[in-house]
Amino acid sequence: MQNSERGFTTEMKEVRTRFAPSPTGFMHVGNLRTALYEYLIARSLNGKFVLRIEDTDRERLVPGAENVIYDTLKQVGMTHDEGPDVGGPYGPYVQSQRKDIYLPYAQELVKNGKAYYCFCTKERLDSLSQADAFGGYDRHCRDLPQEEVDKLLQQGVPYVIRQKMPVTGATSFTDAVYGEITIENTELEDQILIKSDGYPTYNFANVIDDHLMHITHVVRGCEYLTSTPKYNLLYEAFGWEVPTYVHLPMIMGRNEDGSVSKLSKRHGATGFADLVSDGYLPQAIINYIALLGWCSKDNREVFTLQELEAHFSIDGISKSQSVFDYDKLTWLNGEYLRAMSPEAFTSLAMPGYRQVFPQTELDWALLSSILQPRVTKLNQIPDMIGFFKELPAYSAELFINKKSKTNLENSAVMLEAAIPVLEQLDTWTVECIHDALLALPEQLGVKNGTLLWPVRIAAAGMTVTPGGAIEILAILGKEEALRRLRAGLAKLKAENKE
RNA sequence: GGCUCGUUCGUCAAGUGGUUAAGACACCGCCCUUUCACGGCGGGUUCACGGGUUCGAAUCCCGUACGAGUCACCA
Repeated sequence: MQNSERGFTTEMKEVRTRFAPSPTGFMHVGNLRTALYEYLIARSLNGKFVLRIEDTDRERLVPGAENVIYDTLKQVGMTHDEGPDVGGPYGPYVQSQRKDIYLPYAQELVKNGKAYYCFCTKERLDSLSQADAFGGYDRHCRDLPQEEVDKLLQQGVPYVIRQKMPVTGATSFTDAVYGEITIENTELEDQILIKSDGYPTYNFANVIDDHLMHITHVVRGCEYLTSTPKYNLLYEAFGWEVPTYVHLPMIMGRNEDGSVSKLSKRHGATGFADLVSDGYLPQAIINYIALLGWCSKDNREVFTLQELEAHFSIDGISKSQSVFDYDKLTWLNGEYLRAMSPEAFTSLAMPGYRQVFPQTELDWALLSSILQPRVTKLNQIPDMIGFFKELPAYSAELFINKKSKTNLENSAVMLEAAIPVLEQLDTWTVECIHDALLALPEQLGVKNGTLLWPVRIAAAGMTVTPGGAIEILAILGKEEALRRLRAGLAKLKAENKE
């Protein structure tokens, strides 16, 4: 190779990370965060981000599930430099298409005495684990005589290939997040490398592929922390360079009793697609999960993906698990919604609008102007605007409001004053309604709220509404607005008579 | 149970021997105001516990407790 000719190569090796999901058809936010950090490490270090599909578990294959992975990455804007769909120099990028690569490597290990054939039956293994709840494989086949092995192989007895772990000593490695980790070798089981169906196990395929794909930073959840020595022993057995490990703290969910456990369905939406259909924006989701377990040097919290690429660094990753906080995600989502252009907001909100008004045309821009500062999740929209379509049945009690100094009597007076003024309006716009209505309180000697409270109640039938009385009247249109006001007045009169 | 890791406000977190222990979300109060929201201002005995080391410890060491992970022909 050219490299050796240069003698001393001081140039930095290109950073390469990989996202290696299994196509299960579901993108858990924990997985997404792992992908995000892998992506950010690569981008922040001018490296490459590769996508590899790990489908070696043939029993759990979900057809078409790969698309969920592509769609998710696309929606959040994480682009991969290499992968099944875009190709690259180290393909194929789907493990099932690499099936034939692994066995020779395992056989090489067998030849070098680092691995061995194991012919144990499922039944024998099961009886083993029953005998001792926390036992492991008893290394029954580890020292089978060669001729015995050859015989069984020849007979076609099913086998697996297991890694031969050292029985004494300890294995240490340094993790970029957790520091130095040491595990006694006696803790390490002779793990299976090649399954009896000929496919490699996840652990084995991972090491082979990461090496073949020149991955420099192995980023994954910290559930792999204690099995990392097994990986390193494999790298060493092959004489390969061990990558930098970046283990990530777990994302937890809060249980009803206050305890925490690994984030799962019972805590709420945990899939990217679920969050999106709950009304969260992909950018907000990404921004939020970036913050779960990582903190910027300057403590900033709101970041676009591009900004994250510039700010991310491994030493900002935390060691301790964090609880997924839907409240904060919701807040962040609201920030994104508010930061949008009115047009962008309207087009995002339109499905919600159409859910309530499939045919009708409204002043969408005006509707958006009152909704945009208030919506924190897109799926709140239908509920928020339902009253425009149909006036809810409401109690006259709603007209009574201490702060606005309204009661059943003066509310009737206010509506009685407002209705004729509004009837005379030729142009039904926020501005005209505003001017017409706000001339009244002064004439009547009351504060604005005293007039506007009953108007809003009559127009909306609810105490809490997006927007004020004037906007609501404008959106309703003159005819419907006046109909509601008159109905409100009638209600008050009926009430006052009693 | 063995092993590994972790523990700063309810939550996310800054902090690397000397700070009045930041900030954000949530919560509460006030202001703004046409309700709500937005925005502004303010509020809360937060360093798990116990021992050390040190003039001085959230920061270093040891133990305890609690939490999590792991111990598959799953990934």
